[in-house]
Amino acid sequence: MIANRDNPAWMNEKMDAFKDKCKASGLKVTLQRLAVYQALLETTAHPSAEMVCQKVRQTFPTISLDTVNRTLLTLNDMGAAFIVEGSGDAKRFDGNVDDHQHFKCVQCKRIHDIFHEPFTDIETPKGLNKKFKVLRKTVYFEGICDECQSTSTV
Amino acid sequence: MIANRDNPAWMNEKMDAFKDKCKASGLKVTLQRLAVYQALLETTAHPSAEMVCQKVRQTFPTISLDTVNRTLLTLNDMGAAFIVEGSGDAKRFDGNVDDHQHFKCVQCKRIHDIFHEPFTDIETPKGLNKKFKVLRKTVYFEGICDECQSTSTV
DNA sequence: TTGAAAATAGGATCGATTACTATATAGTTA
DNA sequence: TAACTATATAGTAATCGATCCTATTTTCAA
Repeated sequence: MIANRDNPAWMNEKMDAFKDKCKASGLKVTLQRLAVYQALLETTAHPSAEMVCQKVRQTFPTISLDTVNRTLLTLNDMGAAFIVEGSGDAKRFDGNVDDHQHFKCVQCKRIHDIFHEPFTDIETPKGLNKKFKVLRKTVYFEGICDECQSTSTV
Repeated sequence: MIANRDNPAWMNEKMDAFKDKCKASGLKVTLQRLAVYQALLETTAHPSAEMVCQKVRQTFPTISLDTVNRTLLTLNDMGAAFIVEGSGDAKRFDGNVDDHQHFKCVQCKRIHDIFHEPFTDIETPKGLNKKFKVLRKTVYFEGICDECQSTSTV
């Protein structure tokens, strides 16, 4: 199945897998939970809780920000999504749990996906694995994006 | 000069270099600014603004949190320090601008330094360099630290 | 269908960060 | 050395993100 957000079949498959994952984790399958996960799946913008809330409210006007936020944290805990690494701004979430890397613009805070083979599944230093339980590892880039470069006064 | 926080000569050298850097950046050398930078230099705990403020107040009781925070952001802008990457918690700062990596415990939020040669100055994908201005790149690890593993109920 | 556990809405609260403004200081100039 | 000016600071207020609390609702299993 091709990972295509515009492909209804792909989306259905992802949603079904998510329902199973909820049940396997002992979590109830609620409309809110499904809506939040789907909103996250439909974008590559690495949205904040606030942004996800805006989007979900288009189809689910009564959902609260707290629910969205709690649900996103739950997704992170169950491994269906994760909190994107960044430098101390509001939490940003990613529904794509496949190994990839991020570039974050320090000006506009936008986060861009990077897919660079050599960085896939990099080795964990032996000493580190012995001492700590490593759950996630990634290569992280930071700088100024193309748009901010062209609009800023350089 | 050996990078040793207990070595007064090393500290002096760093402080002098910092003063020069301030002048070169057109920034005034104030007691507060020096105190904040020194507090950051003296630790490897990657403190938050609040933690730095506590420390500086031991020798500078009247300094405000806002000043500490603003100063830390200034240090980040001038390249004398930087905001440590992490997953959406309070900003953490690092006065060691030499190339190194971090492991963050998702439970206690502590950040540990990693020095692993193969990760030093990793290549930037060509396409990325063309499109964006990359200012920082690092390998980032996340998981549960040794202390949290032993104290938690697993 | 019904009951118990889990989840949600909405408001309150908490903490981190930033904004505002009057005052103080650094560093330059006369 | 004194004075001037741009910059920095202190203190408070405001903002924003995240979380907590509790009554109500919903899921899901018996």
